[in-house]
Amino acid sequence: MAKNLNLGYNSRRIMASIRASGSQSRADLARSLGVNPATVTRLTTTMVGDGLLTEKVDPRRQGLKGYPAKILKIEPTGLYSAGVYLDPDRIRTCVINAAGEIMANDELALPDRSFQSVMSAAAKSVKEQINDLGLDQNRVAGCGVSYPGQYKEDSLRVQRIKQFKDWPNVSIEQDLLKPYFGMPVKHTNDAKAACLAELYHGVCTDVEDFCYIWLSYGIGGGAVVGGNPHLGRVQGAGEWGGLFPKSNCRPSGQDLFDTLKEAGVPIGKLSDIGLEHLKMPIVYSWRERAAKQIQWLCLVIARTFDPKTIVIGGTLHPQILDGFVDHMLLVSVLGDDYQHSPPNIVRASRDDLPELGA
Amino acid sequence: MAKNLNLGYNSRRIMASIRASGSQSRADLARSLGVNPATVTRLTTTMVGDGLLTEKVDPRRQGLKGYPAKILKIEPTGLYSAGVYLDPDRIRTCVINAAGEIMANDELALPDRSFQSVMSAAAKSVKEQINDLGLDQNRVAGCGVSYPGQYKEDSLRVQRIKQFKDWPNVSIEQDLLKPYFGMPVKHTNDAKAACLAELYHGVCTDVEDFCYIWLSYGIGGGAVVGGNPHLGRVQGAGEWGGLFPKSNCRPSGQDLFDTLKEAGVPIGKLSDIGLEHLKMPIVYSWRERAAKQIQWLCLVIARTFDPKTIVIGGTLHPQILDGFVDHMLLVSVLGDDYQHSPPNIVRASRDDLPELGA
DNA sequence: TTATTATATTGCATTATACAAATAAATTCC
DNA sequence: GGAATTTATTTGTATAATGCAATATAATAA
Repeated sequence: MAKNLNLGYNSRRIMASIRASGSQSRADLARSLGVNPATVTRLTTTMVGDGLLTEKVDPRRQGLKGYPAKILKIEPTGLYSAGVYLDPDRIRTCVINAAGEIMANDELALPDRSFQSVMSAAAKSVKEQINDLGLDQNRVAGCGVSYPGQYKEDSLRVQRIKQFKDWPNVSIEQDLLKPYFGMPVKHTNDAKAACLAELYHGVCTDVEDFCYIWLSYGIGGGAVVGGNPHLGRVQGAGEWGGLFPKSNCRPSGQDLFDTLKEAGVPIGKLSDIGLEHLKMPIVYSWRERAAKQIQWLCLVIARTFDPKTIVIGGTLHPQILDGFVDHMLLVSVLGDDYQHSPPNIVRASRDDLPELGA
Repeated sequence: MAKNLNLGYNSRRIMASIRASGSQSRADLARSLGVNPATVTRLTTTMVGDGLLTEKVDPRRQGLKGYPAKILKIEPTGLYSAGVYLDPDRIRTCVINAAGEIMANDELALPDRSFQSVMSAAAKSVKEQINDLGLDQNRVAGCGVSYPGQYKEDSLRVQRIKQFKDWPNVSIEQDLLKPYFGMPVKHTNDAKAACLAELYHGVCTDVEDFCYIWLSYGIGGGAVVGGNPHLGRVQGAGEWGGLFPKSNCRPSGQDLFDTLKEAGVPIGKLSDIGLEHLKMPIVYSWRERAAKQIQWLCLVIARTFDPKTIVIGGTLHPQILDGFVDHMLLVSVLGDDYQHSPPNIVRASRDDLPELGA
């Protein structure tokens, strides 16, 4: 068993449906996916055999007529994936199971900033974790690599931030990364990765259309349309930062960083911001202004993408992000002549570590 | 033959590929769709047999080695669809063939404004056209119905403009329209319909991701993501009008209408605007201001959807719309700190009659 | 004439799936 | 308690879609 874990079209849909809507019986799956129950039976029996799913009795069907449904849940140990997050200052790696639980994680300093060293170190860390956990290699679906940065014009290459300037242009086509990790690798920028983390394991597992606002040093984000990430012509879809001219004040971490510096309270890096900073009047007024800007951004998103949900997350201090969400709940986000209720605006649940699935 | 013209997944992809990229050989199709040549052969032989496709010899392959390719083109007479556009003042209907050519069209006055009368009249007109053309009923794939208006909150119902106030709420679920037409009916608002017209038969047949700016009395539009229309939570995706508060000046036909009225040059309806109006200073300055607003809208679209193309169309005077497009080509649309070239901005080719395909 | 080449077609096996019938395990009615 | 009812699941069978491999076709090149 477990020789070939590649899933067909409907098997993937079954996994997606269980991930999105929770454990279900075969009959429920057949109804919601619009396929014959027999099909679900046949697909799920092999999936149970492969250890991707497990059966348990349905507690809710006590006392009802009819054959008691056996409901299917995802077996956390059935499939694992690895995640790597690269920062100018450190490498963070993790291994998660099919339920999105972190099985192991690690944080290491950069050996140096060369592409080769960083990738070797990251791959070594991932391999060690897989080894230490005693995982079967072919239960590891793949590895997601994410890093700050935006995409350049000459398509599919990544514009690295200045610290990683001399990296080769990582192209999706000529997968440079696979040799390092020895498994399928996907890579995106940090914001898009966080977006996917919410889709697969976070607050948006059951949301087909949502937008993510990622606030870190810069302002990024992403959009999921019909359950799939929408990248756009130059991978620039959902890069909301472009809506705030860099010359002006903008609700970015860098802007807060600079604001503090000007006020005579320099900090080394964003994560140095603590409760003592949050109390300062300068930070308070920054948060007020930024909240209004985020509010405007939500309005623009609502009137362009019209998503079901807008998610706010990032590496800014959690209280600042929470404050933005609270602000949106208090004010009338969408302005006067908007006929509809606003989309849900929620806090990201998995912005601690942007990792991807497969 | 032609008993069951329902196409499977790959047959649809073949049709889509030929529509999008033009006539191709079976081998080309197999390569571009990533399927086995044998599959293409089998599917296309039945499609040729059903009269959906025709074969012709490839003129470009003269003088090359190898079996000369037989290239497949869409047979215009293979499939027809009908379109209905409802206006407060008139009903416009048409029948188009598979190549998007208008086979017949008609314009009639509204008998009265009741839902039943309007739909009966429209359906009668469509049926007459199909009869007059002598078309086989089961070569008519369906009918698209479009009308001005936006969508209301209580999902999938349409907020009619005030002239159609007492219509029943048309729901996509409980297809109210099918009984009138006796064939599958799809309905959307005018802007979304125009958007689809460009996708199927206009300037965007080969574009996966584009946005449409529809300028009529109001400001509407739509977005196509991955070759499919993206509607959004409340069918509000791409309703750009929401970005321009109604209390302010906005680049809508109604705004121009009111501007002319204030200037002492009242017109009865938008289509009354002629060359003599375009020459007036008041119109000139309106166009200048509106062009800047459209420019800003293009910027917002580029930085949210990041589409390959932005299409501008509508029922405003063609010279005004042309002027907007020309303006975008002259100015740097995207502002300072945008790293990429702007998306293509083009004029709609099929905004004369918003009709849908199936 | 023969070799080469690209396209198209056919035979065969595999897979995905629907439909229908059978089976299983619970409740409800008598 | 036993039969009827109900719902979920499974199995048998047929069909459609598709890939692979081999073959046929029609052109050019040597």
